[in-house]
Amino acid sequence: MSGPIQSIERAAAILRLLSGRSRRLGVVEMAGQLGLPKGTVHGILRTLQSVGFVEQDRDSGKYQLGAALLHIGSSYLDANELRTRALNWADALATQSGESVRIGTLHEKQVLIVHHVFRPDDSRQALEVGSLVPVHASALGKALLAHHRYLLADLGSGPLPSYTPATITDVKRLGHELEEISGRGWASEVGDLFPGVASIAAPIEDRRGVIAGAISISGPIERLCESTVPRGELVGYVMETARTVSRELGAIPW
Amino acid sequence: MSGPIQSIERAAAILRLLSGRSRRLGVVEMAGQLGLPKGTVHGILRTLQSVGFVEQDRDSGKYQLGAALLHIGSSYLDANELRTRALNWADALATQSGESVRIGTLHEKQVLIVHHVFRPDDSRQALEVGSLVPVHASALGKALLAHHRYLLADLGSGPLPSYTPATITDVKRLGHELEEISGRGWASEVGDLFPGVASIAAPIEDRRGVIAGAISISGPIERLCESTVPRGELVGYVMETARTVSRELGAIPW
DNA sequence: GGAAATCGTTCGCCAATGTCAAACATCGTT
DNA sequence: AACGATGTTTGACATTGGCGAACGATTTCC
Repeated sequence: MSGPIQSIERAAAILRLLSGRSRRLGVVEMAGQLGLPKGTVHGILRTLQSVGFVEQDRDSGKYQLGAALLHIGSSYLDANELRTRALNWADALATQSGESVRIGTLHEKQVLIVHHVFRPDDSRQALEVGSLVPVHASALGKALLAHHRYLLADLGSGPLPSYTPATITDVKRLGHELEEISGRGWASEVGDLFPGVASIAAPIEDRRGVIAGAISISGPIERLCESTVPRGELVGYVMETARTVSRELGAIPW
Repeated sequence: MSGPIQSIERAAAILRLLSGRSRRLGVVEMAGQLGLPKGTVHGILRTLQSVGFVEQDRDSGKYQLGAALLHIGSSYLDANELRTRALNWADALATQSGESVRIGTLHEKQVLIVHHVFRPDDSRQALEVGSLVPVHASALGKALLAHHRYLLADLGSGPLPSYTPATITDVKRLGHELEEISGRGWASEVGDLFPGVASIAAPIEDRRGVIAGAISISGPIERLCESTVPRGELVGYVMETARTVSRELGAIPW
């Protein structure tokens, strides 16, 4: 045995399908998308159901993700060293800046949010842990890309998806900004993803010197920026926190 | 093919192992616990790693859960009808009661938290979505058990695990309380799980008339109880919300 | 400091295992 | 009432993945 195990790969593909756009899918639908006979897909689904990774809607017969995955998935957070080490500092940064804080890692050419602290004051906000945000339209993403430049090529040659008029859609222009970012050590985004909201992010370094993640603050442009430039004071907070977490991870021994 | 697929079952067992107490496990360790040859376990791990469900620590060689699971796991929340339907009402209940709100479902003889609203006013609290709480020491658990009485037998015959001096450890006594609960339609817990904190819960009914989940509020005993009895006003809020959500799920057509 | 134990990893043979296509059952629709 | 679509089951085939032993690299223990 040398290659990966076929049935497990297929099971994973099914789970990934179910975690995509459409929450619920039928057997033939998945079989079609995966190019597999429906009997095969059904066998895998039956197994996934027996272990609780998938549930079947009794009325429609369609399948959806199972509860066991929620628990397993959130267990990942405990094992994630970046997150556990950064917990307290993220809180402190939220208090200091008065804005919401996010920590993210690269995952499949996107940014996976592994921690999220709400803005201190008020207001009910949706928890974003576990969600994916685009690399090219977020401060977190740019901070990460700047130190994993090889990924830029994987984003394709065509224009990048646009979310607001301010989104950078040109790969070349993004490349230039990444250059700047890696030079100065922080990234920002002003209305690139959601109109009216800005973010400031800084990369977090690993024990091995690799950029393992990034931390950011987000809020209304008026609060984060002086006209359209991020306030130096806030940039300082973010960078300082990132450096502290990096040290906590063993990146900077001195 | 009739039975479930072996390799997928084993892969699931490995993932469940990794989501348990010890975040990081080695190949032989897992092989021992599963009673499988280590070569076999390694093959499965290699596959799980290639699909991002598992990551390997470079230094120690041990394995831990992968980032892909966080995203998939949190996608479950979107597919969960109970949670999506209850979102707004949970917020309202938090505002109304001034306490933190939780929504849970039965999962493997425990209560899986699928939604968590922080207490409105203040104070940083840890998000508990995805975590499991014991059925016999939580209001959510009791509310659910009361309508799935058959589960009581599965809890074993010996004394139940104790978390505080107030925890109900006797299965028989728990049975009696469940009787009461199913009669009056709400459950409570006063310092059973954490000293000084109490909860009040009510069951949520399904379209098919099955109890699909429960909703609760939690807070300091002094705020939730009159001496040791839950305040009638708060009980009312919780029950009313549970009924509203049940109606939203299609349980009560009138 | 050397030997032995332990770890993660690889290999090749064998057959148990999972795959596939076709038949079945159960819907809802025409 | 016949059709088409779905999810489900079946059985034969050979591919696939399981097993146990051997490898190389660490670490532990005398």
